[in-house]
Amino acid sequence: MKTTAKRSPENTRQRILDAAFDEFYKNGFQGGSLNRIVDDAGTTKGAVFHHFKGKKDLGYAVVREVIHPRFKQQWSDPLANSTDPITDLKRIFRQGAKREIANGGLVHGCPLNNLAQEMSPLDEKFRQSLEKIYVAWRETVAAAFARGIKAGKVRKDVSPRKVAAFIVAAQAGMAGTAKNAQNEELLLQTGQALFDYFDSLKP
Amino acid sequence: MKTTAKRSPENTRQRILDAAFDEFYKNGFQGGSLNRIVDDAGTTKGAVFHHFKGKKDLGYAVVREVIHPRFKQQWSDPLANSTDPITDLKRIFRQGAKREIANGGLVHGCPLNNLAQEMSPLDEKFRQSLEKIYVAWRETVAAAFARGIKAGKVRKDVSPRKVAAFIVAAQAGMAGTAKNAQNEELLLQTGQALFDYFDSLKP
DNA sequence: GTTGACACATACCGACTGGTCTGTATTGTA
DNA sequence: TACAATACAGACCAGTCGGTATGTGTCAAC
Repeated sequence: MKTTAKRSPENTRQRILDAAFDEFYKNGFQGGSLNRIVDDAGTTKGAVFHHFKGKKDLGYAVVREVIHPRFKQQWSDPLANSTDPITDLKRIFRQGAKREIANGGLVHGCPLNNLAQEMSPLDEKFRQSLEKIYVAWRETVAAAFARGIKAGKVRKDVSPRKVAAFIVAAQAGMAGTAKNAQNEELLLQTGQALFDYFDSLKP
Repeated sequence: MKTTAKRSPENTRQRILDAAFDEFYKNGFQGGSLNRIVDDAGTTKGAVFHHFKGKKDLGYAVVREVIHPRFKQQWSDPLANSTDPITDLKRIFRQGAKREIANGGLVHGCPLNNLAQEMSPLDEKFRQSLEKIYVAWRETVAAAFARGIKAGKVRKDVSPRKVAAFIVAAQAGMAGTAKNAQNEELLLQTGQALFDYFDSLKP
């Protein structure tokens, strides 16, 4: 407290970012409180406004520096070089569902989807930041399907872009409805239906 | 103002309800302001707190008395007696998409989904109120598929409940991603993929 | 040792929040 | 006509909000 605690701006900034992510994740951006973020990060308003221009700027940073990397790592990267998207997507979804259930994901839903639903109509920069992630995701899935077609693992008449857009939408919706139902079983049900859909894309 | 303006509690209550729906729809529940609701409804705090116990109570009433009936009318009722869910769902979705695009639906998304994403983790009564609507929707779709199977319009090996859960989730997700992309085209793309999925359920 | 840029900490601000309180006009009832 | 219940209106409240202004300790360069 008194002990100078060693200056380390990068560290401080990261702690603020992490606390902000958590706060926004649980309470939404509008409902999220800077005071609580400050407390959780163990710092003060001064530090926050030193590192960020304001609440919105902090929000953008959370999207860019916390949500996007996490998302990329968990959903995009595992599909990056896939030539059999149906098999790989199933695996990724199973892992994702397990992870969501294990952590509080079933309660609080998908951080990306939450923020998008709340903020995209209210703030254009928010919308654009979040849309970047969606676009990247769709492109990853579409590219994997394109390779899958070439590799003979996917029917030739499927449109990678359409299918990718649909899968991304479906997954967002599945996380959302499962969260509202607070029902693990529902997530599994929709998951099975999604897998049936995947199978219908096989040659 | 001075002119007595004729007391009519039902009318006042309804005006508050409508204004509240609009405010919550556009700004979320947490971001929604009672003062703005009061202004828009052309009434005062006194009236609001006379008819409702507080902000939350007003929120529940909006779900029960505004969102639920609207939803039922637009999405459930048209499917109530269907024996050919694939054909009818396509029609309903086309209409819904057209309506969404025509009004600001593409900008603000689905009122049900919005509130659910924001409030279900924060308030159990909210969650339950909203879940009722989802359950009703899923049951309507499932029942239609069950009839469709009997009528020979749907493959016999499809599980009505799973498919219904998936369709509901997919639609919520589609509205959400389209809203974030602010892209009518994307809604059509996912729509086509959804229709392809529907077709895969035909006998 | 001095200086100046950085990295905070703290006190504080006006705006706005949901909610309460009191007063008053209107209404149904007897 | 009397009276209570209802239906508001409007001032007001404590608390919280995001944001600012100012002060202070740290640290590297000179």
